[in-house]
Formats: sequence, C-alpha cells, structure tokens
Amino acid sequence: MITINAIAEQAGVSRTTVSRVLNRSGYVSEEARKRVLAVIEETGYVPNEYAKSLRTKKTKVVGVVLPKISTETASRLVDGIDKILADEGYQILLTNTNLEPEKEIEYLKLLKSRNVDGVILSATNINDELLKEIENLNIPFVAVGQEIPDVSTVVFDDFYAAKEMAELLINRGHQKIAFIGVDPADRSVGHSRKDGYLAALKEHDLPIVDDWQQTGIFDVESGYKAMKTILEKATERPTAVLAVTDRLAVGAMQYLKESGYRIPENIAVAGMGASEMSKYVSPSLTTMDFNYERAGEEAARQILNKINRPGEEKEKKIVLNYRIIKRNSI
Amino acid sequence: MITINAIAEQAGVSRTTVSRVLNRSGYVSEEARKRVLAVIEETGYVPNEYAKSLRTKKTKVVGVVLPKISTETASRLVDGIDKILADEGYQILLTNTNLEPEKEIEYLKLLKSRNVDGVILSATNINDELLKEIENLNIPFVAVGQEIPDVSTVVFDDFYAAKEMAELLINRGHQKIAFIGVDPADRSVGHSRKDGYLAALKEHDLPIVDDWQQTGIFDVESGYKAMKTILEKATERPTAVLAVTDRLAVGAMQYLKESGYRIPENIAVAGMGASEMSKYVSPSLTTMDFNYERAGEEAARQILNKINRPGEEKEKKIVLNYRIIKRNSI
DNA sequence: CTGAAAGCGCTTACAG
DNA sequence: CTGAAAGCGCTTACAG
Repeated sequence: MITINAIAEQAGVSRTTVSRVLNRSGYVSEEARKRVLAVIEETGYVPNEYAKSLRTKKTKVVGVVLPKISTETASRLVDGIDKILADEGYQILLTNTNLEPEKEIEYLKLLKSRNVDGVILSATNINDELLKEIENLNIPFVAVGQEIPDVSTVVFDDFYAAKEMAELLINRGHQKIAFIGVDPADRSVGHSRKDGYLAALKEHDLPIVDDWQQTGIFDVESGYKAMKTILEKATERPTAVLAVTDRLAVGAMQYLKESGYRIPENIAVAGMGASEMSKYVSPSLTTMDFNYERAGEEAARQILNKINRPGEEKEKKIVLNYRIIKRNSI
Repeated sequence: MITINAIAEQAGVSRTTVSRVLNRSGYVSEEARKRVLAVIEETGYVPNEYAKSLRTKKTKVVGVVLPKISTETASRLVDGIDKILADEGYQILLTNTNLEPEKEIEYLKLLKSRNVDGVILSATNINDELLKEIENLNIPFVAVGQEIPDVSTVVFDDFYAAKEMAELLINRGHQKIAFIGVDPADRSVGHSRKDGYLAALKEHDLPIVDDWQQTGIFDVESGYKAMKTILEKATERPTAVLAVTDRLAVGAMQYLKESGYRIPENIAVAGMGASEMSKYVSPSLTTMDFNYERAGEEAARQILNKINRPGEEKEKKIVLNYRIIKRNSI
C-alpha cells in the first residue's frame, strides 16, 4: 500500500505539505502543489481513511440497522438514506438483524466500535434493553418507523392511516369489516394500526367482532391463512377486510379467489404499504402509500444535522404523511 | 471515548495485557484477565476498530457496489452476502451507483481508500475503464452477474436460461414468439438472453421477425410500451412473448389485458427473474428463478477464501443454476 | 506471565 | 509558505 510518506518523498516535500494539498488547508505554494498532485495522479494514491479518522475522529460512515434487507420497505428506506448521505460523502455500513431482537443490541455495539458518525435504526419491536442501549450509545442516533421517547424519530401516522382506510371502507357502505394484523409488540404496524381500525368502527357504531380479527406475520402465506380462519370461524361473513400490509392483503385475496369469492363484490380487500405488487395483482389492490424513501431522507438529514451541529440539535419527531391509493379491490 | 489505556489503568495492568485478553492471544494470568474483564464490563468499553485495523491491516469490512438498492435482485443478493459474511464477523459497506456507470469506478476507489478487505461488484455494464480499475484494485474482488475475464465471477447462465424459456414456449406449440429485451450493453440480461432466444428460434426454424423484438429498460412501464409497439408494428401478430425480466413481462401483461387480449389464450407471456410479484399477478406469470441469495452467498464465500488465503485462490467462475417456474401465463 | 517501545498512516498546532 | 514532532488507539515482536 502506498502512503503519504511515499508521496512526500517522491514530490520532495514533507508529508505535512502533502496533507495540506489533500485537504486544501493551509498555505501551499503553487509549485509544491503541482508536484504533489502529479505524484498522486501518477501513483493512484488514495489516503487511508482509517488512519485519517483515527486522527480526526470522523469516519464519514453512518450505520444502518435493518430488520430485514430483502424487503421493499427496507430497500426503499436505504435508497432514501443513501440519496442524502452520498451527496455529503458519507457511506452506509449495513447491518441486518433478520428480525432477531438480540441482534439489534449487538449491532448497535458493533457500529459503535466501528466509530460510525451516526446510527439509523429501522425499529420493529422496542424493548427495555434496547432503549437502554440507545441511551448509552452516545452518538447521533435516529429511529425510523417506531416512536421512542426522548429520541429523534421519523414515523408514519399509523393510527390515522389505518383509521382512514377503515373509514374509506365504511364510506363505501361496508358495515362488517374484518382485520388482519400483526403482533402488537410491533407498536406501529401491530398496535397503532389495529387501534386505528377499532377507532373507526367505534366512531361509526359498527360491530367489533373478535372472530373477524386475525393476526399474521409479514408474509403472503399468513395473510392467506388469516383470511381462511376468519371465514371459517365467523358465524356471520364480513363484507370487507383491512390488512395491515400488502402482503397480508395479497394472501387474503389469494384465498378468496381460490374459494370462489369475488373481489370486491363479495368481499372488499384493502392493504397498506403500496408495494409494487399491489398495482399489478387482480383486482388491483387499494392500499396506503407510506413514503419510505422520504423517511430515509428525513432520517439521513437529521443524522447529518446532529453530526454537524453536535449538542445544538434537539431530539425531534417527524411524522410523515400517507396517501391513500384507491384501486379496484374495494 | 474510552480507550484501552483507560482500561489498563483501571485494571492496574499495561495496555499490552488488555490487548491480550481482548484478543485471547498470549499468556495472561487468570487474575489479571478477571480484573480486565471486570473493568471492560463495567465501563462498556469497545475497542476502536479503526485503530485496530490501522495496525492489523484488516478491516473486517467488505464493500458491495450495487447498481440500485431498491430492487428485489439487489436486496436478495445482499441478503445472501450478509448471511455468509455476518457469521465471520464481517460487515458490509454499501454503495449504490444508481445505474450511473462512472460511479462504479468512483466507488471502487472509495472502497479502496476505506481499506475494505474485499469488494463484491454487482455489475451491469462493463467498460474498459472499469476493467482497468478492477485490475488495479489489488484487493480481493468478485463480480456478480457479469462475466469478466481473469476475474472471479458468479454468474447465471443467461443464454441457456433464455433459450430454455423460449423452448418451453415452442413446446407449447408457439411458432410466433416476440421478445422484450434490454440494452445489449448489459451483456448478461441484454445480450446473452437475447442470443438464447434467437438460438432457440433458429434451432426450430421459426421466423425471426425484427418487429417482434423490442427493447425496454428495467421497469413495468417500458414493458407496457414495448408490448404496445410490437402489436402496433407487427403485420402478423405473435402468439407468445418472452420478456427478459418479470417487470417487463408484467408491463406487457398490463397492456394486453387493457387491450382485451386474453392471456394465455390469445398471447402467452413469460418473464424471467421470479420476482415475488410474478406469483400474484393474474394470470400468474411463468418465469425463471435465478437464485440471487445463492449468488450472494457464493460471492461472499469466494471473497472470504481470497481474504483468508491470499495468493492461493485462483480466479474462478461459478455458474449458478436456474429453475423454470411454470404458471398460468403460458 | 508481563510491560516498554515501536509503529500503523494520517492531521495539526507550533515554530520558523 | 514549510516541516519536525506529537499523537490518535491499537497490536506485536522483544526482552525480561
């Protein structure tokens, strides 16, 4: 590996001078600069960022911890983060918990040991141990997707999004609305969205039936099963179903179609998340668009603010808009 | 930030000793070890990886350059890479070229300056400048998706995959088969797949009609347009169409359905890539499954081999299998 | 079993 | 305008 010393020697200057032309800091004579630049060009020298950050205490790296990489939400989020960060010369160090909660803590520590300038966490379940770790982290931090007290967060208004979706169904004349959710340990998707659904029903004095409410995980298969369970268990058949993710909704549609129900004539289906798929299933799925790229961008901006103005920035909560997409499934 | 010196002081030993317990190397008395471990536990100390790698010349980071993050292919690939790397304590430094070819070179340099232990490039277009940069890189390197001479690669057999898909169509009785491709500058998806399609037609003495061959980019919209163009320009209507990606195929299906064609009765449609969506569109899409996770895993294994046995490993090419998925669109 | 010292490749006051 | 020197937080022969 070629170092700053080699460049200095070849250019006939001290490494201090090389450093100065590299960083465009301090005075360097035009002559010296040219010689240095020529040698750099010739040798293809690139400064060792590790040595640099050992001195400067800056790494120009932001750690991102994701619950799962291969998911549309995650990749759109990372896209947004990268868009903002790349412009400022920052790189992303990616870690993937694969939905194992212990790993969130492990990776937070690891990112710290790698001296990242900041951490963006796409949170799912929040537990006390994690909160403690975040508190002790002591580097710029922002969470996406879940609210965390005293911490900067970028969130979606899950409650109102779900409520509005339920209300859309109600406006279309539905009185018997089923629900496919996920584990309420996930406060945003599991808990708040269900609350939104329930709130809408209550406000409109509609029946809230336990058998119409099922829980799945984040895949198509479990949406299929949940829909099956609802139809098998319910004494009275619902006329619409609201699923908290598009995958769940698509699974529900699969079951309904296989069982000979017509969508939306017999049962209307609504999802949430605006996955690419939602547009191309038949019938096309009514869903809720959360702007994940935007969430990534906002999170990245916040991190940048915190990095550049340490202490100045106070923790703030950004709530992002959602947008309903009406299609043929309702 | 708390350092090894602070730990040494508090534990009443030298930092050499602390280093030894940290790395489980050399002799340390049980007593000293315990004291050190206690202080580490108490303080929550994590060693600075940057300082470490400045000494050891190892960073435990592998750089990954992607043409686009928010795509199913990319995220499945990264998933596979991460699966293997995480077990060995390696992290991924992610860079995203957003399909801008100049950025591939820029990021290769950047990753080098960050002293990554290896680089995995998910290549699309290969140009001379890039090849030169790869040659000069001088760190473990593997390319995925495109063949590069004298460089380790993990590729799919795009030619035979496309050929086999065309043959499936032919076996189903189709004689007039249209094609939606992408820019041949993309050797694998653009060039080889088209060659495979053409080879199948030739072998079976089927008509090769220019107007039946259109080119799109990597999205649904351009598949729609390509299908439209084919149908408008062709004097004779094809009975099947092979698209080189699922998105293109889905776009084609959209156009066909809107225009009142029945799939597969009037026109059969086949895609490639086995996107999640392909399973849930109507009719479900016949496609080709390339195991991207597996490609990521293989690439990661190769990188690891090169890192651990420098000089020993020779450049090798891994060709991954594909698997045809027959569904209702043909 | 333990520690002093050198050194990894940089940057940055400081003195000239 | 320029350079010698110190120091960032580690590891690793080397000597004891």
